[in-house]
Amino acid sequence: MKSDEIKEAALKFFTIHGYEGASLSQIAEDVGMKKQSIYAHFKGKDDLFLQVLHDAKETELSSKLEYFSSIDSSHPEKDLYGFLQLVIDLFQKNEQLKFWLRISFFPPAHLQKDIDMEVIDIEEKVQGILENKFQEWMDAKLIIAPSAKIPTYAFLGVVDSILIELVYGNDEHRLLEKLNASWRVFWRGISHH
Amino acid sequence: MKSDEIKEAALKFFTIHGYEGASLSQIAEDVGMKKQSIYAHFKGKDDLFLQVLHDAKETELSSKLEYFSSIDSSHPEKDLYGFLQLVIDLFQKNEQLKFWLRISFFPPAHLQKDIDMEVIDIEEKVQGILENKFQEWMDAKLIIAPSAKIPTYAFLGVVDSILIELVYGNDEHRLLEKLNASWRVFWRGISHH
DNA sequence: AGATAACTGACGAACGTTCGTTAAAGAGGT
DNA sequence: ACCTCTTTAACGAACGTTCGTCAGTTATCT
Repeated sequence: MKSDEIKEAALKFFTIHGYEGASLSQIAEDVGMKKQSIYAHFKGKDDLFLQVLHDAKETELSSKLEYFSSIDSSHPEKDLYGFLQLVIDLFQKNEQLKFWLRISFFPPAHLQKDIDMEVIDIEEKVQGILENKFQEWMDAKLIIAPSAKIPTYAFLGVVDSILIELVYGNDEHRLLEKLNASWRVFWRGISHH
Repeated sequence: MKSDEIKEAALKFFTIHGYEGASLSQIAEDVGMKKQSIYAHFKGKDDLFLQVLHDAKETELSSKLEYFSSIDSSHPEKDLYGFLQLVIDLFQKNEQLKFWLRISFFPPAHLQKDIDMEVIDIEEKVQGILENKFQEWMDAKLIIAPSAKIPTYAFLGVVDSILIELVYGNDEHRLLEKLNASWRVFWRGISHH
């Protein structure tokens, strides 16, 4: 399908240069066609962008949901650290998460509404799942916390900090050191010892 | 000074729309002049951008350095939490930190070199200071950690996660909850108890 | 099977608009 | 008169978008 090729190229340039910085001629040239031909597949730049956005959202959401349904949920230390590694993995081998990060941080103003909806949707779902897991682990005395919300937010914070390091992306060694440090302090912060 | 007004407007639009999305005519109109007049004060868009960048960097760096030299360094819990509040404060009442965040995350490709230099400079200085502080606190048995690097990186992670929440910026309540959660878990992670 | 009609995808050309930039002319203050 | 700043005017280039066209494929009907 040609429209998939276009979306693939669009994803690349939107990720590198942002919405305003990416041009249809660039994208078309990358596919091997003229920019006018894009209009045979998409209604315009906004339509192309929103479809790329939707695909990226689906990929990210399903990846995370799949992870949570694959774990047995009885080993928080392994399960949580595994999630951090999943995020790193997704980011490094999947262009879509980079795109997702960029445009959720700094959306083009005239599409903010559409983007926010998708962002909030993922956010709520992941947060809900995490909160349930933490509650189970607290009930099973596997971790210690004043309420399930605390470790949930704190863990989401660790995820965010890893994402920032991935966005900077210049230093693999530094990434692993920050992952290690954040994880160790976080785990000590919620575990018995 | 008129060039300050121009930089102020430029800062605003660069922050909202990014480098590519901000136009000189927008900026000029905001100041109340024609875009061509900008060239009496700056060599061009890049020059304007880089000067705004430099100012933002100076502001952010000096704010943080000033904070570290103002604390007495004997109460890590207060000093560290105070730094988090400083970051929130800077972000909320200072346009320059928002600008700094956006362009350090996603710099315009042709200026990446110049930007990276400034970013790394701040990063190294703040990290160096923090590492020294943590070492002192470890020596004084005020906190516990395997090495000074661990709490340093972990704390920088907490800062980053707060910054992300500030970038999303839609929910003050959520920000405070994430701050509270990340901080509590972090502090439990490095303190005796 | 063969002719005809409809659809698909890509194209060159051009639209109006905006971009960053340069040059020359005019205004204001010292 | 000189310098600083602003304006008007104009530039080539690029932007997203629309148009008409045309080759190639697919579907329909006799």
